[in-house]
Amino acid sequence: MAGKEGPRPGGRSARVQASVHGAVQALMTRMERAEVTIPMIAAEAGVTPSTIYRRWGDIQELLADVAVERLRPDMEPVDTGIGGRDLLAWAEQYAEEMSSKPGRAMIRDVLAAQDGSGAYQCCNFTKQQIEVIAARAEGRGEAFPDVDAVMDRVVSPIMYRILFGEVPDTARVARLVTGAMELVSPAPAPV
Amino acid sequence: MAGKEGPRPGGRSARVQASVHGAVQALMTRMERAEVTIPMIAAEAGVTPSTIYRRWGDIQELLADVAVERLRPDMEPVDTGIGGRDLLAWAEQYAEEMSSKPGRAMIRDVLAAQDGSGAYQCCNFTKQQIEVIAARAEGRGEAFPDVDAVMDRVVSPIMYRILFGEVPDTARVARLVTGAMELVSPAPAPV
DNA sequence: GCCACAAAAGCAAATAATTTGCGTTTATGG
DNA sequence: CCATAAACGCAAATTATTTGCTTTTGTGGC
Repeated sequence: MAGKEGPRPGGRSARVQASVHGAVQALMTRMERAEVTIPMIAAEAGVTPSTIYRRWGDIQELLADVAVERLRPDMEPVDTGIGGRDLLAWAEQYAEEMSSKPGRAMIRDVLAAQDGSGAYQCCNFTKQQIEVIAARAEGRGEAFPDVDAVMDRVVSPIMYRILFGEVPDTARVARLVTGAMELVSPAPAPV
Repeated sequence: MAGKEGPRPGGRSARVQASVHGAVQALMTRMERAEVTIPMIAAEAGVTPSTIYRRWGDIQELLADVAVERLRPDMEPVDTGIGGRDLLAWAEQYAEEMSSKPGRAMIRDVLAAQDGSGAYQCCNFTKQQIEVIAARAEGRGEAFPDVDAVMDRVVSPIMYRILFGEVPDTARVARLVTGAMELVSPAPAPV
């Protein structure tokens, strides 16, 4: 009954979307976030402002849309041969990218949008990356913590610090990863 | 030489600040966040828009300013007699308040401001609450985890889920608190 | 208490952004 | 190739933001 909700006549053009996204990225490198206006983006993209207003509503939604695209992972986590090492390498890169100036700006843009679906998507990007690492580890017969546990023990603390406090350094990230891995590996006696 | 930087002649009036804050809070209960404009706030507060523009710059900064004030804890964590129970009670209330609609709106407002000092302040509010619980526990001779550990193991996962995914339920919060307390109490053998 | 002064606030004109109605273009299914 | 519905462009109307200037207000010195 349902059938796929195929694009109906006059569907939105991908060209406008692409040029507007490109314009946003170009402008964001040249000026402060607060300086960028929709008329500016429209001029850079070669469209009229009303097109952007009608399609995205306001600049927050547009910036969030662009940020989600840029936060989408473009490659699989590197394979070091050991799950724990994969996770450490991934976490270090994640922390570095997300605490960079553009990284933090993108996160802020995603969270600032009233539509919370962007944040949810970003969370899923992260989960999927961890799932890849977990699946590889299990394929090798290694023990690997639950994805939820990794989110709680590694991802959350990194993100919290980036958003609310000082950016986490390498040593702290390593400690978080070690702590998560100890959930499944023999915990060394602390004495 | 330095001396205290006492307010100089013509210093900013606290009355305007108070009426503008009040106007923001009043309007936020009556309408959607995206509907609230500076001219509206100015009218409600009985000041001119230019006063708000000059003092706060844009609506993001104003909303962040108001949100930080509202996120400031107004009382000490309840004292149940046991540190672990104090932490659980506090965490449950924190999770509930922060995942409520107004709570999430306030967090978003704080994070959306370009001035990151609001987020830093909110983090410190949380730390201070936990420090109170920790100090009480130590005063009783109980073992209690480091504040940083509580931030990583309890606060961060709660906040991450509120911001990026589904809100944490009571059971999850309890599990997080138990996990943090096990850092200092005899961990039960998992068999 | 009064004066001088500097920071805020009010006012209003100028500028810029946002909304909206309407005609035109464009992509899709038949 | 035609019919159609969704986007888009354009331009006028509305609304928000900026800014120069004046007036008010809070503070320290006398």
